[in-house]
Amino acid sequence: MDTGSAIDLAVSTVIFALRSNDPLQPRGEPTVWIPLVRRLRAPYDNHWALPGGPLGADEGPTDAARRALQSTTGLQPKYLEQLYTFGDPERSPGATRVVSIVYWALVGIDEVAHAPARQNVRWLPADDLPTLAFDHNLIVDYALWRLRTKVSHSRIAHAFLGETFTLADLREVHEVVLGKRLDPANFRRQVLASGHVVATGGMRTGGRHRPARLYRYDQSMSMTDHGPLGPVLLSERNS
Amino acid sequence: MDTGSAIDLAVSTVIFALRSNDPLQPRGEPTVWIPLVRRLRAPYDNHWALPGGPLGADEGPTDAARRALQSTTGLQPKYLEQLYTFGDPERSPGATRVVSIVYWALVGIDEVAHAPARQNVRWLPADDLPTLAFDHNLIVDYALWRLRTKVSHSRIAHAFLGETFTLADLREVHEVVLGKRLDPANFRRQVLASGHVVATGGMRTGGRHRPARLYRYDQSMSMTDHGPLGPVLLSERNS
DNA sequence: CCAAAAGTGTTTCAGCTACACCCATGA
DNA sequence: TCATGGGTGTAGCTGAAACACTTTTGG
Repeated sequence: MDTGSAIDLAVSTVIFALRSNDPLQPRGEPTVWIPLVRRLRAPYDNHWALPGGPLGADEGPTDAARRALQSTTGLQPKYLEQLYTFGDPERSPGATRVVSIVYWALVGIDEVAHAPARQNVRWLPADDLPTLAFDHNLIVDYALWRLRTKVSHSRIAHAFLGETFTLADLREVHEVVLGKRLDPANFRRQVLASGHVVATGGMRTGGRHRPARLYRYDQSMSMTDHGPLGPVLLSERNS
Repeated sequence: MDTGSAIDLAVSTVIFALRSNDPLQPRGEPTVWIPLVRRLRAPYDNHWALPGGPLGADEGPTDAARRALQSTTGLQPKYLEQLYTFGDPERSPGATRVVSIVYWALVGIDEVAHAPARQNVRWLPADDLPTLAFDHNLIVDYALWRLRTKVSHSRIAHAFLGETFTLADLREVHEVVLGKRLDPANFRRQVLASGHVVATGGMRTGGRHRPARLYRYDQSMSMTDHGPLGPVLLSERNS
């Protein structure tokens, strides 16, 4: 029974990446940034909004989220997970009612630098945004909260990094996301004890100090969370 | 731009309650049960399915979930939270494509007993279900997993109980949900230390043993999780 | 040699587990 | 008085936090 509902169904994605605050100094303290797209029509004409669009007729929501990510950043997500579905009638005032299935994603720091700049897309710091379209400020805040809780008791922080990384890199990701300093010695022990990370044998030299061992993530699981469907969450469930 | 999408949007609810296995012996070991409704049309004619229905044009998803709960059990939920949105194109084979926003809920054990029996509604044990309609077995399994993880590191178990309860009652809920025995002494200390529970001053006598103190939940927060919207999650976030 | 970060060792403390023990009631 | 569960006390283990200390590089 198709009721011919008057409700539009859309998918949006909150995309997180780490970027240095000062573009002239790529080695500076990074913070969390997200890409937004400029709206070109009412309501909220000219406001920034989360990337997304209507759910295609033969497309799953996860595919739609990945498509939104691709079209705004040109990147593949290192991590992708459904966040929440927003459907209150009042959330799109004056317009057709829209129910949004929202995802959140992580992309690697080095890939962002090489991605081509897109028209009407701008990266902004996630914790200091202007007023966005619709309820998107609320959505970003919720996604940020989810990112922080997930980083604190799961092991996804490496999704912000490239293929290999030092433990100092990984610790910096945690520090930036959680907003506090972590003891290098204890952080090292916890990460190594978790077994999620494997030494490559390589070293990173160049600092005026002892070289650091390089690690890579133990890729026994892909980094897309298919929710209750895929095998990924199954391994998440057991952890 | 209303695309006049051909996708139906529905809301379903996984409703959990504790029931004794043996209806003749209400004091027996309870287990987790859920109410299901019998489908009266294809596809999956005559199969059991989660209660729910299409999202009303002027109705928020949470209201729709509460409505599904009301119409099948006649009850108010003690706890209600969005679970996940299922939208893969293949999940309703041969029928109009349906995207389902699924909620999960807890209702009190004593209220269920007094609720009127409804036509085409039956309570079944959650961990031993027959083949349900659509992907509803998967959804129930996911909701069960979420219930267990939430019970282990949040304080919602009391939502299965009535207004007042003994710590043994509360411990039994944990034991049934988690499927393992808990040390009474340690459980008591952890619950009391959490501060979420307050002694009423009353006692429950009648057992052939020392009377037990009665407690009630510290109602500083309502037990509906409005996701990122309401004040509830804010307090949840800080815990 | 010095500064700085990598990496190791060790003490301390909080929280949880296990379990011994006493208390109050019904039969 | 005995069986039963309510309720308290406490020793021991484990893991995290804090921090002293050694190692290895660049300048």
